[in-house]
Amino acid sequence: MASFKGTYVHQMDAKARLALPSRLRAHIPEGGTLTVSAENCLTFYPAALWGDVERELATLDPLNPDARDTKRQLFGSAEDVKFDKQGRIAIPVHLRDHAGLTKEVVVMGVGDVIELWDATAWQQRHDRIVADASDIMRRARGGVPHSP
Amino acid sequence: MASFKGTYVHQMDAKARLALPSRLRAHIPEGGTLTVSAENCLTFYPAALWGDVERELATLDPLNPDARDTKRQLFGSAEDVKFDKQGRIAIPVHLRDHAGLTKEVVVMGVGDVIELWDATAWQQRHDRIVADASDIMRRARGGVPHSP
DNA sequence: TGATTGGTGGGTTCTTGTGGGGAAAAAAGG
DNA sequence: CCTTTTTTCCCCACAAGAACCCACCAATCA
Repeated sequence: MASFKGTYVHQMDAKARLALPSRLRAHIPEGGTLTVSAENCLTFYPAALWGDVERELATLDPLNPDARDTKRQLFGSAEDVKFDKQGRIAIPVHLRDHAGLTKEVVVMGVGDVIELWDATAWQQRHDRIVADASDIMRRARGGVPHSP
Repeated sequence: MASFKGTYVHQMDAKARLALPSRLRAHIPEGGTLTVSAENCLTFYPAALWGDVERELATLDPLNPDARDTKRQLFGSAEDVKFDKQGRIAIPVHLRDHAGLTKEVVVMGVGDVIELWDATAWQQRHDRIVADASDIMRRARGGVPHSP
């Protein structure tokens, strides 16, 4: 199973279409599912991996109100996306809003998923990551919660 | 097995007709059953799944008053719905009232069911979910009851 | 340098959501 | 039991949006 790597800057056009880099697209000809991330960006799951997410959600207790809200949040903001003949995906409005996408979009391979960032938003986050790199990577292992 | 996802805002017309998004409708050409949810919204079960709900309810203890009320609530307000040739369903009055549907209706795919919300009611709930997202998702796993 | 691939833009067609009018069916009333 | 009223369903029509197709340009590679 090939993993996604690399950072690309692509233009989202007036019709909210975005071309994924062919390097990344090569692994996922059938498309996948796009949804919101915990940060202000979007996460693209290849079809196979989204199936895992669904199976996970299916184990939640339907009688638990919090479980229902969780499913609403995750399913409600997800959308299946396919590629057009030019290898582009159409980004739904509510997802565009969540990530604040305007024109310049950073497309990033992050292991088993692909993330979409607004270019300037990513720039700011990237600066922070670089500044605190050693701290961040140390905490990444421990799972220690941190304040934003 | 394809699951329902995505959030759509549709208009219910003066005849109480509501068009389901074609993306969702595609999976359920035969229609299904509409009934009240625990929250102030409506839940649409595809025909195949409603059978499971019935079997599930049948297993409830007839000596438990809460179980009896649950069956009254779900069976009593359930209605079979079919699509007209434009892909719309007619929403019965008592269901409309329960969810407070007026004109703007949020149609949401939530895994194996579809939920219908009044637009403003959903807006409020969504804000709450987003604000408490991490708490909600933690409790969703644990099954810990919570106070509204 | 010629050819091919990959990203971007624009035009055109088709689908889909929405509203309204009219026929058929069902319900209500005498 | 027949008539009247209401409801339900079907059809048509329009407009906004999505998907499709074609064309250009820039970069890469043989």
